[in-house]
Amino acid sequence: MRPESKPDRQMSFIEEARRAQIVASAIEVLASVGFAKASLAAIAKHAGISKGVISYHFAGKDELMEEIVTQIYTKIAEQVIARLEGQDTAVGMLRTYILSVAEHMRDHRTQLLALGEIFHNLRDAEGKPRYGAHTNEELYQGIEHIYRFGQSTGEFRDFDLRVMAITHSSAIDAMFAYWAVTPDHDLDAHARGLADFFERAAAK
Amino acid sequence: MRPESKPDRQMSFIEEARRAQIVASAIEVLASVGFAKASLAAIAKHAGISKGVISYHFAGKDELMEEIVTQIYTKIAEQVIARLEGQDTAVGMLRTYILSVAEHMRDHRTQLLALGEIFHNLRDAEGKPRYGAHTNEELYQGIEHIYRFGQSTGEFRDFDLRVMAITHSSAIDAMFAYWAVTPDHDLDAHARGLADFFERAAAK
Amino acid sequence: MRPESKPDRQMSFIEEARRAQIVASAIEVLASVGFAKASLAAIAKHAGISKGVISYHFAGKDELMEEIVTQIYTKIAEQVIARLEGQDTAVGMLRTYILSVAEHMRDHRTQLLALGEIFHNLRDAEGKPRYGAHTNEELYQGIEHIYRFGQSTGEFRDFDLRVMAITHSSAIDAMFAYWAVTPDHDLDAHARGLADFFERAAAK
Amino acid sequence: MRPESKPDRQMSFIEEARRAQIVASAIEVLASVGFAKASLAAIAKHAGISKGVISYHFAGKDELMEEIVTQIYTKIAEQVIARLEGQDTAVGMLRTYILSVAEHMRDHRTQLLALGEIFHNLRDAEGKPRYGAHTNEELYQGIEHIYRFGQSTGEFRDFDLRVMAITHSSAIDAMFAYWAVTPDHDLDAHARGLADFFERAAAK
DNA sequence: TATGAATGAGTTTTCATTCAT
DNA sequence: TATGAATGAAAACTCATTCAT
Repeated sequence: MRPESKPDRQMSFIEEARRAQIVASAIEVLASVGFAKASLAAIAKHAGISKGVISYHFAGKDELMEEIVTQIYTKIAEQVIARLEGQDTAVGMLRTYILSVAEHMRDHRTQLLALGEIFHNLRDAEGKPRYGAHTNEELYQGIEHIYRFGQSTGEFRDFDLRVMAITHSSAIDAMFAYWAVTPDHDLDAHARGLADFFERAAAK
Repeated sequence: MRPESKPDRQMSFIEEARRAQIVASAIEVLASVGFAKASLAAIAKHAGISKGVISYHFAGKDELMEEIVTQIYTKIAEQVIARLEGQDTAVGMLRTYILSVAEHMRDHRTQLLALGEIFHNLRDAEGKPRYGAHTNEELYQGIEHIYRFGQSTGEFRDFDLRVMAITHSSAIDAMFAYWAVTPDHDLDAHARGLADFFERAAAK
Repeated sequence: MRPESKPDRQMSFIEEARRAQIVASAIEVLASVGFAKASLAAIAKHAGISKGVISYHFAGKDELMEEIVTQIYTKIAEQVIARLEGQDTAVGMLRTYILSVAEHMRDHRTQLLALGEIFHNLRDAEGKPRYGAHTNEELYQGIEHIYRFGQSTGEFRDFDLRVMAITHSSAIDAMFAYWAVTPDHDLDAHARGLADFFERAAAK
Repeated sequence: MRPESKPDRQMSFIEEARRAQIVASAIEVLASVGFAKASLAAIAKHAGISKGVISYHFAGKDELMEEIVTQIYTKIAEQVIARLEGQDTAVGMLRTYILSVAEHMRDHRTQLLALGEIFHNLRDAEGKPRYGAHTNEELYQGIEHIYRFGQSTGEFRDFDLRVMAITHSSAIDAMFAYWAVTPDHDLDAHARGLADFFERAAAK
């Protein structure tokens, strides 16, 4: 899930701290004003540093954005994978996956908002989306793994794994997006509702 | 779902034609180079007209974008509503909704790509997303209407209608997004898979 | 001698006038502060226009610079070629060439200073010089033509034409460069001295 | 020809070594990417040191550039002067001068490329060229010395010494510039050709 | 001495918008 | 109505230089 990062040259403590500070500032700016207005100037101002510092620590805006994605993504994956340990049924994995992602969302709203901004907006040099269905392969395969396991144990019926993975993934994203603009929305209830949907839809 | 349009002052035939020409050009540019590179200059060049014309016929870039959304959205709604006529079971409506949207996608790929670009990128003056969960109310209510009907007839079990509507809507969007970057993907099979999914998820 | 120019799309009178104004301003700025400080901002300010105007009329700084080269070069070539008409001996051509270039220098000091700046400084995207020995081929061949004619008529002895062309060309450039920083220098006498030099160097 | 250097305060061995290392790195960078891209960062990276070191050892980029010029120029002069010893005719001196410079060029291509970059690009604070005809006085006088000697011995006819010196100097520079971009060019033949030109042009 | 970090001015370029014709 | 021209703000990025450690 590591979308290409810096060649792991050794970084000093200060360097790491600055990069972390810049990443944190960028996340906050992205979440509050959106990608298009998250200029390096805005990020620097929010962090209380000069524009040049960002250029000094990151090769360019793209590297900064990709670093943010990597960091946020890694954290989600870590949490979900940790929760998944100990589950031995496909249904259990399925519910745990959804509930633990929702839990993570509740605690990292700003990060996920920023992640969404980057996912929807970052483009490569030719104007093609940097992220999107084509970079979700690893994610889809992870989800498919759970459903395939369920099919192999007989818990689940036969269905197209990719369709299920896409639906699963998008349902979670939509849950977050809705909650993000409707803070009163009951995120946990939503997650339980989703878990029911997928459990029933997959069941024999 | 009419996201605010021009005050309905009478428009001349020429005016309408020009606006339609500009909208068509904008859709093609958005679909091919993405929102960020879809400058008025690019749209004008693609249409073979001067930049000034766009400013003359639209209050600004935002109005143009909103006009595009209105037009595309209206067409989808018309087609889906037409197909829905004659269905008298919730399951029938559900399946028809999904299959007819997929059919529309197959025939209007460019328009939907453009729609997605605008949805993900357009911001208001303060930087808040112009579209998103908060502008989908009408859409959600339409979907909820079907599921509520199913619950009232006893076809469907009891579940949270809003959660279902959000999931239903996102599943369709994700189907399109995946197909858009994976043209070999079997859109109709995907749609049938989704129909099965929601039928089972909602069933008693 | 036309080092690549705009595709000859039709230009309006105003467009031509603006481009000419910008070119003239750029020449003056180049001549007075040198290439490195001849920023678009400086050129615009000198012309009393906004920076954007330059971007509007030229694809980029490089196109502006190449347009300048083209214009200046074309004028010199026209004058020299006109003077060369009517000469029927190699010695006559040789002397006329040198004297008419010197005459042009006297009347177009600023332009030639600007030309020198661009020749010495303009680089392509990879950092290689845009002009230099490798783009002088046409110039060298023109000069060689005269000397070859002299060898064929028996006016001149046998020598390497390319070496002569390089020397001839550089001697003229150096005459200008010296005069440019030493305005009291007698340009015409220098030109006559050069003419004597090459006549004797080539003579049997 | 010593274009102003550091006040001759005593330098430690280490200091000298560092300066030499920096100068060597700068020459290579200048020759390979050109003046405009020869940033202190690039020079430091090429040398494997930090940017700060350069600032520490040189008052600024300009002093570094001038130091490079001094070093390269000094070496050429030493070689030419050494070769000139033992020549007792003006013609001999003339030919030796040209041939020994060409010989030096063959062995020090990188240095001379760097020298050319600096000559053409370095500017003082007001934007005026740091080098050029106005700083060549010492060079011109050295060359004039030879030709004046030839005139006094009767080997050479009467001509303007300055014109001859300028031409002589530029012919050598042009020989190098041509060879630099046309490595197959026969440098020695070119030098002999030049020597013939100057011998004949100066002869009675 | 040497370093990495930071600065801020300066670069080119893009763009939505305005306006006179 | 339509156009080409002009604007000026904002963008990302580069760079020589300074400075605390």
